[in-house]
Amino acid sequence: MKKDNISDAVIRRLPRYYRQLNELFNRGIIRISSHSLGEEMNITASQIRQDFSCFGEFGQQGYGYNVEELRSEIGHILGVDNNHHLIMIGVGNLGHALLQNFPFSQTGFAVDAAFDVSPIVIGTTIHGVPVYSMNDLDGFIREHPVDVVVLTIPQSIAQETASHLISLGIQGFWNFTNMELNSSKPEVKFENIHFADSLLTLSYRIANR
Amino acid sequence: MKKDNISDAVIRRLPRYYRQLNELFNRGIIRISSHSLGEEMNITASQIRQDFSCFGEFGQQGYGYNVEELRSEIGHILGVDNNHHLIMIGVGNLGHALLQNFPFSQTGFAVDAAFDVSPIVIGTTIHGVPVYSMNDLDGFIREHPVDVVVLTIPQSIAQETASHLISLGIQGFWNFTNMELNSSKPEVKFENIHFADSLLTLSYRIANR
DNA sequence: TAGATTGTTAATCGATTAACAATC
DNA sequence: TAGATTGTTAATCGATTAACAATC
Repeated sequence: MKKDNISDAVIRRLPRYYRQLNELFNRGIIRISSHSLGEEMNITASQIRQDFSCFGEFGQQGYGYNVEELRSEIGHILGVDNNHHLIMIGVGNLGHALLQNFPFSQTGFAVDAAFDVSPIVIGTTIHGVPVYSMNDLDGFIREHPVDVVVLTIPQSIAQETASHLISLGIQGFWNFTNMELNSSKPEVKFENIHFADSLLTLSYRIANR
Repeated sequence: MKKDNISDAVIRRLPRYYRQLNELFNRGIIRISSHSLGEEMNITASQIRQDFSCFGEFGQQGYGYNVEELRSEIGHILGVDNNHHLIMIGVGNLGHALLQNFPFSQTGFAVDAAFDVSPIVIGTTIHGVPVYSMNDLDGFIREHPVDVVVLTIPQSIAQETASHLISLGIQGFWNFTNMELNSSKPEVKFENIHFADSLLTLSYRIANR
């Protein structure tokens, strides 16, 4: 039975399911049971069925799940067919790396523009994405739909930039500043990539083996 | 009372505590109670005290915690004073970005070398780190202590590279390949930065607001 | 001392796992 | 049909929160 409140733990497993199902699909696998999927992913069959049942009934008794269908259902739940629009602020090394290597379109995002203060990058095009001056940012946002802003900027200007963007109506942030950002508006979502937290976790685990 | 089995949830909170305590320290704050720390971090005071009590008794009744002392205790638990040694494999855009911007030393890691197949980068030095040919990798590992390998390489060679490194004795991986890597040896630790999973999580949350 | 706050035990809450009737 | 596997309910487990005696 569909659930209203999906826990964070379930949400964080969805991309993993999606990844695994894509792989199964590419391997040409047609159907899979919760049991075999669980074996591949180190998750119990019970949990898999519980997770899916939050969103609907995607399987068939005695058969299991059709890989292609389940993959597209989970993709749909994740919003990969929503054609979300994204811009990037801060085109340093990391911004560059993301623009050139990250498969935004496979994730359902169109990267419409990037912004920076450096004259060296302003006016260039990186992997098809035009880089504009920060001066053009407000105007761009007023004239284009923007669902997510990627923050690849220095910590020192992170919170003020975010606050300004929120005042312009931005509600989604992919935050690479390794800094906690806040908003009083609950509809504003921050997804953080905390490199340092991640490496420190690894440090802990090798130090306490 | 010290605990033996620390849950993953607790471990993942440790870097956040460490980050917050560093900030408090830099702001010149001398002491803090679990209650105020909780307010700043959106964590209950109970949970903070429970978390710390897994590792020892760092506070004082009626006083709270000394910021500098607690910060150094948590840093110690995380292993930031262990002088871990790290090398990077794959010096593309992302590897470059990490070498140039990520504060490895603040996290307790010395970056001793980087390796790549491209003649363009081999022989160069990036932010003080020498880049060697992949041909020199095995020799380097035999002659130097290496605690962690950063994998910033293409997915297609990720698992085989990891397996080879494990056979050479490597037990810690910081994995940027957006791919699940596995080892049969339980002492081998993988810490993953899954960019795509992260962005898909955000996609879900803006799609289901 | 009186007030504050810890460390820890007990209670609650939520997430995971097990079990099983329904059914393909 | 018989076997397999789902979706869901119930049981278990673990993590979070509340309460409080100890004590600085």
